[in-house]
Amino acid sequence: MSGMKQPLGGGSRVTISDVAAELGLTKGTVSRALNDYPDIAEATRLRARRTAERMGYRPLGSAQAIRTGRCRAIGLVLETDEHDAHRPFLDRFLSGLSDTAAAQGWTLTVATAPVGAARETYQRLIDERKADGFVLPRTRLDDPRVEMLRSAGVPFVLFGQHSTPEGCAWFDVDSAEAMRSAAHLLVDRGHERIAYVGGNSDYAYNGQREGGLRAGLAERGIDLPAEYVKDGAWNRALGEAATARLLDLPTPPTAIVYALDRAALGAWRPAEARGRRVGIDLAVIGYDGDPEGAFAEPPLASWSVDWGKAGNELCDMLIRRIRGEAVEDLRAMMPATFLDRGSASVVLNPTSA
Amino acid sequence: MSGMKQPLGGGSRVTISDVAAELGLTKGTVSRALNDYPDIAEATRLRARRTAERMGYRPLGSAQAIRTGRCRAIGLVLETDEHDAHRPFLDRFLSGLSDTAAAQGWTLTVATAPVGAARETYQRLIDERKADGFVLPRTRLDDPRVEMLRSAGVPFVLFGQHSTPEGCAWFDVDSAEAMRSAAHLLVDRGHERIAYVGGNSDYAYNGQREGGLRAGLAERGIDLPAEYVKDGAWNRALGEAATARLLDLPTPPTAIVYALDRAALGAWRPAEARGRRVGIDLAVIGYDGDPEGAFAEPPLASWSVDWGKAGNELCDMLIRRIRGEAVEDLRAMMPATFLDRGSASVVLNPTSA
DNA sequence: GGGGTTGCCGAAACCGGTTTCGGAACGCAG
DNA sequence: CTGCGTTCCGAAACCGGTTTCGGCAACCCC
Repeated sequence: MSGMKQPLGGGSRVTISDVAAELGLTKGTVSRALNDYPDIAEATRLRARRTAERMGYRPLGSAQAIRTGRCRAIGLVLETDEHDAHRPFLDRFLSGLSDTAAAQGWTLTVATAPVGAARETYQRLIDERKADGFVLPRTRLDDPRVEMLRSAGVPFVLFGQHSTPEGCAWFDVDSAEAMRSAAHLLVDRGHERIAYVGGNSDYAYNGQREGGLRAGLAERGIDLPAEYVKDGAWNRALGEAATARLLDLPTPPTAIVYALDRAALGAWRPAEARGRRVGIDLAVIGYDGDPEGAFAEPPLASWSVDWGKAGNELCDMLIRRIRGEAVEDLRAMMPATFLDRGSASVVLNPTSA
Repeated sequence: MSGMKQPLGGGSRVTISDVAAELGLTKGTVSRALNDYPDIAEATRLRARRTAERMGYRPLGSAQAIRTGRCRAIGLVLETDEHDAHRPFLDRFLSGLSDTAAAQGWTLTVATAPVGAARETYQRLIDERKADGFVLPRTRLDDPRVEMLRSAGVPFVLFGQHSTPEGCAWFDVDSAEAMRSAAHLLVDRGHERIAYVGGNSDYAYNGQREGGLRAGLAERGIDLPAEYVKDGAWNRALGEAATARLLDLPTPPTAIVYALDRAALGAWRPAEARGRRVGIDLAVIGYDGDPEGAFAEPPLASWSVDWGKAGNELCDMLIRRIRGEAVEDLRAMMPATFLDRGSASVVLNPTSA
């Protein structure tokens, strides 16, 4: 009897006592059975599990939280203000986090805060036990959140890297390797004058991407001179300015690699204004896989990051961290995928140098 | 003594018993004092409130939830798959929801689900009491979520309108009024041949925008013939196709109004391919205020929606709904703001007709 | 056959709050 | 002084789980 599942919202839920009564056991025993305690007979465990399933029993998160101290929720605090940020991928990222969380019976608590005042938001979430740990998106090299959470003993996982990663679990996309490949690819297509336009140097990715490009060029015997490096271009307007300065050099580059698609999309206008054509006599490679790049003419070559998978991994790592795994075992890199589109298909013959 | 605030995560939290001990009262009394029960002396109430504040007491959400049945969290289930959707504005929307929630001591629980299988996700969130109610983003005219939650007696607020709004609280942007204004504006600039490219007719906005445009034109004595109406253009590629068909008509329009910026951005290519120039001899107006529109050449005129404010309002309405206010009092419209940019500044002289 | 394990479960405390109930202290009219 | 109604707080139950502790029964070994 009472075998029906609950009709979504309706009155009385199925509690653990109901299950216990149905089984003729006490709720303590049922609890231990469902939580795989070793002092429960295998037969009883199975019987309890099946009956709970049949009755549609779902433990009340808040009730277990009060005793266990865990609410089985991961926290994500998004910093506002930086309206240049993760916007186009946020939904994928959230899906990745949420799906992996759901698969393990966890949920996702999201909050937002102005860039400076994130501390109070974390504090509140922790005090009220709305989250057992946090994913820190867009970690900066010098990020106050890290010290804050580290000293508080709250579990967290970084997305991106920090200047002092001791005691931190982190996940990152290997953009250095991506840039290294980009360098090889351009050189193999005949380029020798290759420039780099960086993004915000508060973030580790900036140095990684420049370093990766430089390393890849060096492996092919090509130098990256200082005048070929522009920095701080983290939106289209700044990308246009940086591109203009590069193209106005006495010996302008034949290829430009950008740390960000948003900046790379700023290549078209200054190029056209100077009689250069992207994809014909100016190679452009971006990074991020921004969907907008597909609509450029020619389409923007870029490195696409699987934000959903990143969310999956980060969530998984965070839950493992919360369960006590050592941070040293919780560090991983994910490769980016090259989108070899028109803007990069400029092949120079050896004599054009 | 013990006047220090808790250092974020550290060991023992301040519980209500601690506060009670400090005051020489019982925890029941303190609880009633903090929750404004009428049988507590005003002096006691104040004393309790101040001591709690001083000691940094923050009630444990899970603990109150178990007795009150409220976890003070609003739920948001994002449907994946529809990758054409709210992407660029999601962060603003989340900020709006989260900020208003936080201001009232609530939090935001986010989950994702494939379009069809949202039911289980809602079910789980309700069963585990991870949310007291839901904001339904992107409500479709015939939306199974509505019937599901309505029959289950779970509080919710629609963003967008539903075919049968009885018993629903809803919030919407007045896009009909926006389109009406767009019609007036175009007619006042000399246009008489004005076309409309709609989006996904599963949503109420589609009919509202077409209806608004039609009404605005009618008020100026202008008809919207059937061949000037294309539908189902909810991304750039589809926008390009619809534009091409309109421009290939024997008597092509001089202005096109799009239900969505994403489609409107598809006007440029087919126009240029036919010797027409947006902003010169073809007026284009979109809707959404997509940031990408600012980078078009000329920039795309559009209607911008304040997603942050929408989030604020929706959260506020939902909390009031959860607290028991009648749905009839929880319905509101918000105007959109016109971004009068280059693509709409086509002024025709009367003789050109 | 007695004593010590071992396996398995019941009983009850506990977590941190909320809510009900009852009664002490006080004021006031008769 | 008595009787009655308020005001205000203490005591304890309660919410739905988890966890500790103790004990009964069966088994094992000598």
